[in-house]
Amino acid sequence: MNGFLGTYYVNLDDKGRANVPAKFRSILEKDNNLNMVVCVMDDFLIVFPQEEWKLNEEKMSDLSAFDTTDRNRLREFYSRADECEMKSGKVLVPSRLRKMAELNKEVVLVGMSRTFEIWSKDRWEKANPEFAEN
Amino acid sequence: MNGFLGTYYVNLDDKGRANVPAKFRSILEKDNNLNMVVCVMDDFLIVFPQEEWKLNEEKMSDLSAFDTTDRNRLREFYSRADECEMKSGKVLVPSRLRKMAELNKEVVLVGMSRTFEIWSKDRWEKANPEFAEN
DNA sequence: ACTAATAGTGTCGAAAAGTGTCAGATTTTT
DNA sequence: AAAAATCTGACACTTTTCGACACTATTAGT
Repeated sequence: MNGFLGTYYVNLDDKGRANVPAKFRSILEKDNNLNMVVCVMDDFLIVFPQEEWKLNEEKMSDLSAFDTTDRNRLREFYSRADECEMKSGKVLVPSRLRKMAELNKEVVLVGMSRTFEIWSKDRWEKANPEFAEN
Repeated sequence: MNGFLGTYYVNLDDKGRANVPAKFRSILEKDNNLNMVVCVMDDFLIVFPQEEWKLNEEKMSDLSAFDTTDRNRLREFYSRADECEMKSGKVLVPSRLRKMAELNKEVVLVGMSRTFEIWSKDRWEKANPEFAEN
């Protein structure tokens, strides 16, 4: 309907999986594709549903593989990305990315319409004090 | 019609739902769309009927998800929003937004023509003493 | 190749959050 | 004043979330 919206506090389980909130889940299920690409961005992770990733990739395709600057941007993008899949209503955040984004137990999922982000709770609340609970 | 007008004092029920006053309800029903997007704004919530939300979203459409500044603005917008729907004449205010706007039992609905707002009674009367009862 | 350690997956039950309904109270209309 | 419409609050029910446990797969070391 409106894409990914809102802010959800969730705890990773003992294996680093996040429960996907029902509203997010239904968006992924509607597309009939539970695959995603996760990418480190600054301090947090961006999760692209498969389709959205494809669109982005197309946009990148006009960058030249022979231009150093372009190539650096492409590398920056691809090297920080990884695939993952929603299984049993959960996503396992790839451990390398989990470390890069400093995700511990408490994380925050933030809807961004076509994508959503995963933040460590600490970083999120530092950047957005008005969300801090009590 | 004239859109959402006036001020209504209502109590949330045990699950955080507000009864939608008949006049507001008939506006939503006339559009044949009971979906809304609620968004935290400063101290209160803004409720956008679906159509109205779409218009707002279009205004953001020239922002780039790959520019940090733009992305921050988009995040500010989307992270504070959440969908909700009028069901059985009531709206369930999403719990995180309820907390952020400090809604307890007593709330005030304020018509704003194309949208309406939800205030905690306390904050409303502090900001608008002339409405205080007695 | 075998074993131990680590990483990933499925499932389940209790608790919390969300939903439908309805009878009585209140307000508005006729 | 009676009838109609609306509002209220609670109850029972459904869905979702949470977190742990046990199981499978993969990796690494000997």
